[in-house]
Amino acid sequence: MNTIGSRHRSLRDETVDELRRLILSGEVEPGERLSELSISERLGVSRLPVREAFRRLEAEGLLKSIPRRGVRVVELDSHELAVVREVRMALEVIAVNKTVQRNDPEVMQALRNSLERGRKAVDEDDREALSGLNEEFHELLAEGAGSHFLSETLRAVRNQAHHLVGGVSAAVGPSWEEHSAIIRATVDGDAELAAMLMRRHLADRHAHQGGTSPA
Amino acid sequence: MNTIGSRHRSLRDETVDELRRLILSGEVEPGERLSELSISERLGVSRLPVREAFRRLEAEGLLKSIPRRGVRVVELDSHELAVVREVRMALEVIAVNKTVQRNDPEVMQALRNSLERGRKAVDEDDREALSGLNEEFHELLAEGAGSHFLSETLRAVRNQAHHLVGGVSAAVGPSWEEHSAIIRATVDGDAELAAMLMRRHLADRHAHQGGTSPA
DNA sequence: GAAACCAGAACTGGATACAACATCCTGCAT
DNA sequence: ATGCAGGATGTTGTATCCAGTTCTGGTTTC
Repeated sequence: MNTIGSRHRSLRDETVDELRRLILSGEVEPGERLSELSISERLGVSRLPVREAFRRLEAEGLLKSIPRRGVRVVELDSHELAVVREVRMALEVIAVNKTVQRNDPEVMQALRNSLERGRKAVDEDDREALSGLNEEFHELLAEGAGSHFLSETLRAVRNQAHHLVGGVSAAVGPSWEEHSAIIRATVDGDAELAAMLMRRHLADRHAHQGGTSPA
Repeated sequence: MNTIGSRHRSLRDETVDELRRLILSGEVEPGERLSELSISERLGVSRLPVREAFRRLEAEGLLKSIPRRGVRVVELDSHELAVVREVRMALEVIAVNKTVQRNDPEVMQALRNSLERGRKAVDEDDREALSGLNEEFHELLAEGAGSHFLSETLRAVRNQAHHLVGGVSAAVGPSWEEHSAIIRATVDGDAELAAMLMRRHLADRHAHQGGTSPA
């Protein structure tokens, strides 16, 4: 019962992706202890790729390893959450700035394209397409900065943020408007405006989702 | 006799540290390809810890893995370098802000203590001690923010920055003055000043070290 | 009945052996 | 020289094995 496809990419990478998905989707809960054996059986691979995946996700901050006691899914407290959000905001702003600065024609074309598809999706009230576009949005901006390092770091930070607000949060509805505004500013070359909108965008999301409610 | 003192650390962690040192010190060069076997022989461990270390350092961005062709030490171009520096600056500023904000007595005491030792080291012209203090400086501020996530991310970013300016750069002499100014602002609770000094500090270092020199 | 204790199961950390394959490299034939 | 066959090397993944540690459940003791 091979859970992962038979022969695509390296098993290691598949394992990393699948395990990351399990964590982010909440199928394995924060604080839960993961054993090499159970995961390897669950994913239908041997222990070694699982061990390698553990190291990778440990470095990404999704798992924490305790010597001789294996790994567990991290739980972040509210202070950690605040830091993650602040870091994310800083990095997203850097990304959007760099994107404007580089002004890569290919990226700009992709952004305009995304904008157009967004307009259409709004007209047709295609919520699924919008959800995909929202995913694509941050992906494009990270990539647009032209830095592998920044993309990877941002992905890790986003995963942290996403993880601790409770997995698959559905509140993606009202954000396309903000996204499209940021994209417009970006393709217009107005870095300052784009950065400001990005900051407000992230601040809004935080206010909606996590709040500053320490009981 | 620290918390993890008595029990010897895992071979895996030793391997990660040693391999990281090899990379940052330049003993293995950027672009160089590393084979599991050669590293395992060089470090006197089996291939398994090496493989896990590869995954870890890959996630940290010091190694890049190419399917079926193993890993090689990353080389960053000047654009990547600029991004790394910008990210570092943003994160260091967040760290110093959070440190002031938390105002942890223990951390503040450690900072004051560091300040005092720095003064003494300057008086006695103890360059070695100063070098250690400069290391300690960033370490303390990252830790002071009270976020494991931020410390780890910052360490990775610093390694990137350190790595690509050519390993063991010796130019740590004139920076204690700036460091101590930042510490003073921090213990005084002046986050704005501390952040500003931090920004200038990093900008200065970059101007000194990084020029736009290709080879 | 609850706490302390202890044997054994389960698990991690590490080392090998081995198979399957992809890539690199070398030498031979053209 | 050129190109290619085929071996050498290296990565990737599986399967075992083992030592040491932690966890678990049952038994003994107070």
